[in-house]
Amino acid sequence: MLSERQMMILRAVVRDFTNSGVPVGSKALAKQLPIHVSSATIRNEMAALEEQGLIRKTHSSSGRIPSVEGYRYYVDHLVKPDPLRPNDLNMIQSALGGDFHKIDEIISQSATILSNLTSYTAFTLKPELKDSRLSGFRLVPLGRRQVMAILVTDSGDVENQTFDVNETVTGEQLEAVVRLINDQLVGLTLPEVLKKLQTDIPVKIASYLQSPEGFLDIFGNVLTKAAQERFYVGGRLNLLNFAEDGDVDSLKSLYSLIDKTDDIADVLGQPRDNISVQIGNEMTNDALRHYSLITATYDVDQHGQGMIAILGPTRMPYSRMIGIVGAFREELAKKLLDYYRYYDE
Amino acid sequence: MLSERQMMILRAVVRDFTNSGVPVGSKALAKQLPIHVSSATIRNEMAALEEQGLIRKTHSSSGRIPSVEGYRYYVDHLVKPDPLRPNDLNMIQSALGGDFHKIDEIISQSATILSNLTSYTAFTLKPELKDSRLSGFRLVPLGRRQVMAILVTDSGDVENQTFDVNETVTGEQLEAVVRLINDQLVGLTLPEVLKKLQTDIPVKIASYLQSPEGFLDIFGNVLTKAAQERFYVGGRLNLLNFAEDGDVDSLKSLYSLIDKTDDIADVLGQPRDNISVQIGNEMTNDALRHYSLITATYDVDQHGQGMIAILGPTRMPYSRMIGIVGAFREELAKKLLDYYRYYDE
DNA sequence: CTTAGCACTTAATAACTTTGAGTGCTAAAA
DNA sequence: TTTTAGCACTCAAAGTTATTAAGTGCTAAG
Repeated sequence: MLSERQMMILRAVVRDFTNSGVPVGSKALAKQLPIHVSSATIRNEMAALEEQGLIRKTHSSSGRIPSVEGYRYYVDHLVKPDPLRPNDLNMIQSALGGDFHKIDEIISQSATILSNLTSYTAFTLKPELKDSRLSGFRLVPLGRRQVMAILVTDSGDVENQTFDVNETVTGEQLEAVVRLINDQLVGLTLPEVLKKLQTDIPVKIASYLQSPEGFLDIFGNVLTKAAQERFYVGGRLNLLNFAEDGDVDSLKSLYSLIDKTDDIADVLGQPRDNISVQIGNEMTNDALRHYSLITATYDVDQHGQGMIAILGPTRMPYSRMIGIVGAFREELAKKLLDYYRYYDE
Repeated sequence: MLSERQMMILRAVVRDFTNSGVPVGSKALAKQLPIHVSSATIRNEMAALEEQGLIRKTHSSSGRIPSVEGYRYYVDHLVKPDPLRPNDLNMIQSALGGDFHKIDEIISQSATILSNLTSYTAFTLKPELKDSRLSGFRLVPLGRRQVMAILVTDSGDVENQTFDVNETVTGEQLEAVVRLINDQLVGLTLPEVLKKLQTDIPVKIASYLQSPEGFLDIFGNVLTKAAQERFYVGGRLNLLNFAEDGDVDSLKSLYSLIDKTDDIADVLGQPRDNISVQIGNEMTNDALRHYSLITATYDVDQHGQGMIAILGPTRMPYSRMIGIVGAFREELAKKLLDYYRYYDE
């Protein structure tokens, strides 16, 4: 229900405010807009926009800033992603250009690039593991009491952990367990494995060992570790730039949120569109009230779908940021396709 | 060259200022000190202390605060470590009381305890690895191209890393290399191994492989990783409490220092006495100018010497902190002795 | 050597003024 | 009916000016 002119004004308010951080007044707009109307006309339109809850004043005689709803309208209807600057594209390509030997290196590097590009905090997740399959399990005796458990998936992920074992267990028993797991479970997806681990397997393993719990624990542990969505964070320290002075507490809870979370979905939410923007209190988490989150998915064909995100102040230049995230998701997908093409062949 | 009375005054200035954060005036001291003299007398003594550079004013008519030299004198000659509060001792013992299966868990847990106890940032290093010996090396093939290298030391540390290998290398060749390393190097200390790796080994390995570099790299990599002093940090976020408002830059460089350092000696310095205090600009690093560092060593008999440290504002209650660190080093040593006793037997 | 007394300094706080950017409203012009 | 010039009004920010309270150094007497 906005007139063309109102949209134009809303767009300008968002653009100006995200650039300058200062509330935007009618006179400045009148001067700047392509149409020729007086500041009084602009004032009338602004009053209408305020009526609809899209912009607001910081005090009774101040200029206007966008409300959360205003940002939302802007992002949904008005924003036009900035094309990537040539410099930025160069920087992405050279940073991803190297020779990587693990997916995790690419994903972790991506978090760094993205945070450098935006000067915000960036998150990256590798293509989800739900579809990856168990391709091998090893138990390697290390000393009298220690054993290392290693789990390999067909997507090339390796997870390992060392354990203490009871000395009464013999080497043959260990081997029997490993054989059982490899026979019965290799080729299944990780969630399937996790399920079988609670049903079939305990029964079967009981014939080899009188007390199978320990081994199920070991295997279960490594499995859980492998199935967990691990994520990388770049530019943590950039959060310091946007904290209002003295607001140490909210900074702390923000960092705790990032560092202690082990289910990243709590923070990023479920993947939705290619690119999605969550603004301020649209996010359930209170620590994020003054921040916005731009998330994007990326597709690596049969290898699944991953996710990238940037977290910055609500007052961020959305058009530029959406442009960067949009370009990056494509570059990253390309890079990963290359990587897999080389590894699968 | 300080009179008893001057010492008494200096001690009181440090104590008051570290408690309150407010410069200490002559009147307050006169009221509080056990001797009966007027504030004018105190003023004369304070002038003398200032003459010697031990205390200073923040402006021409302010009370006094300790200078770095004043803190130094206090720490060297006047401080009396506070005995541990019963609560604190309980908390240490219950937090260390659990059943740990890796040294690293104990050391990492220690960093958390120490930071909770002090509300500063804590660092912990495990007993140094220089004396630990190589006790085994494995290469585990994981898939067509990946191999995991595992290195075990006699102190129970396990280090591992996965590598890509060239497909032209055969399993027998891998085994030969592993055998060579285990025959020639097991039982040596890590620095000795590192040395041989640059002299004897390349020659010997050359008879098995036409291009041994790759394998030396793999082994060398894991070895370096294992030989590196790794450290744990607790209470990172506590640094936020002490940053002066708006001083984001120095906070950033502080965090970079902590996070990016891979030689912790750069920050903590070489271990010296049982307990040592470094104050403000006594440390070479500029980012630490407004902080003090209390480091302490702990001895675990033949298993070597480790280190703990806390980092807080120059204006910290030294007597209490020294008390805590002193008690903690002993509790930790005890706990580790227990741990080794169980594991060695 | 100690101390009461006093003049002086300074940061912090509060109280007041000024300025400038901005608003809403009214009445005339388009 | 929409636009606009004009004007009274509001408020945050910045700048002034007083006021206060804690502290100092110094002097001269105890």
